[in-house]
Amino acid sequence: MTPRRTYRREPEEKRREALITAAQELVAEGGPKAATVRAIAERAGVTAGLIRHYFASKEELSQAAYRALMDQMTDFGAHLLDDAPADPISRLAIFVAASLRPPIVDGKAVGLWAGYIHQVRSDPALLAVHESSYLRFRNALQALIADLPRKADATRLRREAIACNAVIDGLWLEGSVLPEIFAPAELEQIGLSSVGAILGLDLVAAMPALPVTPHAERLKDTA
Amino acid sequence: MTPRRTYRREPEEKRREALITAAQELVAEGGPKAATVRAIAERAGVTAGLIRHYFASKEELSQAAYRALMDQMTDFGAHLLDDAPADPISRLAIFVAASLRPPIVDGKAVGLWAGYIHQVRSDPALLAVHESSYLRFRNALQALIADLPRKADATRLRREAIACNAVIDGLWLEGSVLPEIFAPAELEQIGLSSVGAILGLDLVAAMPALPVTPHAERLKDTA
DNA sequence: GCGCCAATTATCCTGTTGTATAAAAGGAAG
DNA sequence: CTTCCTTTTATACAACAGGATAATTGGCGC
Repeated sequence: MTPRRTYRREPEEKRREALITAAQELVAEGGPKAATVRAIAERAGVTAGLIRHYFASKEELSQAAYRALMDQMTDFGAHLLDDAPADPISRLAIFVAASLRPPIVDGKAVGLWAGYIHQVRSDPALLAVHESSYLRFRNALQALIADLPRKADATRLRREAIACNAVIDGLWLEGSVLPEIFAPAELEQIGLSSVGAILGLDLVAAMPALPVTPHAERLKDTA
Repeated sequence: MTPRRTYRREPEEKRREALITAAQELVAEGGPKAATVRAIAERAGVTAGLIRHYFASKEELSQAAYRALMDQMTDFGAHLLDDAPADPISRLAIFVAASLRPPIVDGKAVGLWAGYIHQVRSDPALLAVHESSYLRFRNALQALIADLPRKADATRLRREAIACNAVIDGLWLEGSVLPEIFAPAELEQIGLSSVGAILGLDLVAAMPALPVTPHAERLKDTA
């Protein structure tokens, strides 16, 4: 008669977080199909049945994990500028550069993102999460652009934000998937000069030395 | 005694193509997990066992399907300019605009791409395919940029190609996933003006009316 | 028309998946 | 220390996955 496994009761929030983190890690490491209920449970230090006690289905856990990922990414950008108030141009430069270096540009991060992105098209709930995250990031960018010392009407502002967002997205994607074909700091340089060119100003010159912020360290732990 | 299903023998190449197409369709429609060996076989009009007669494993079929997708995409861009010789600026504008409208910008196409991209990180064979496809597209872009009537050294050329490629990638991705939040033709406009800004010339003005090419129709059928 | 080999089908197999349900035990309240 | 509620474990199950093997049959060479 094998003895029954001992365990500790944990608060609901802690268990949910542990399960979400475990799911994210597994997807990042081995893709969506590596994140089985049993593997997730083992990683989180519980047994498989518990997942269904906190989430109505595995799909619901996946949605929560994707939502958490997108929140982490956008929160990173949002809080980045709290510590570093400066002139509008420098703020924009910091924002762009930070989006193009670790821990944002990172193989595991893009792997995690890729593990969920294919579901976005077929799952309306995930599509809504994706859309709101995309718009949140883009609006943050647009706010930074609007603060620049220039005149620009709403339409132009919107288009510039879409364009700058696209540059960052594209560089993030390829830089994360194919890190070895880019020189160190090359992505940041290209991002700064491109965004600068689109907006008609010199961001490279405006870029100050970026210290490692507490937020960067924090995100690094989870991602 | 149910009678055995009748069948026709087909040349190897035809069967491989049918299986690859079936796999692509299923991934585009319902994600990777919808593309089971049985579903693929049914879509292709054969029974499941035949897959293993043409591919050593299902994974090998997936690799072939991804390779075919990337080839279709890059071939599209490569042959696009065959029919439309013009001045260098117009050629670049046509290339950029065509990359930002259907059938390239398309929900199913991005769904198919997303269905495979997560495997790129964990599968070296797929990573190699991704890298070569990425470089092929970027080099095509760089060649168009090099033909422009300006002076630019190799480093600048490389960086400009990376940047323009990133803009197109980013716009393609978000435009395909979230088509409803962009106005018709807005992506093309933003793409042209952004690439123009990065390169320091006016692509919007240089953009001629783009006729529907035979290649576009051809790709539309498969994708 | 005949034979033969490869293409194709049909069946079986073993593992794994998500989920449902019942039994056990942690731990706060009294 | 006992009670009791809810977290947590344990087990079972039906569905389905990819893969292996054996039995058929299509159609080309002769």
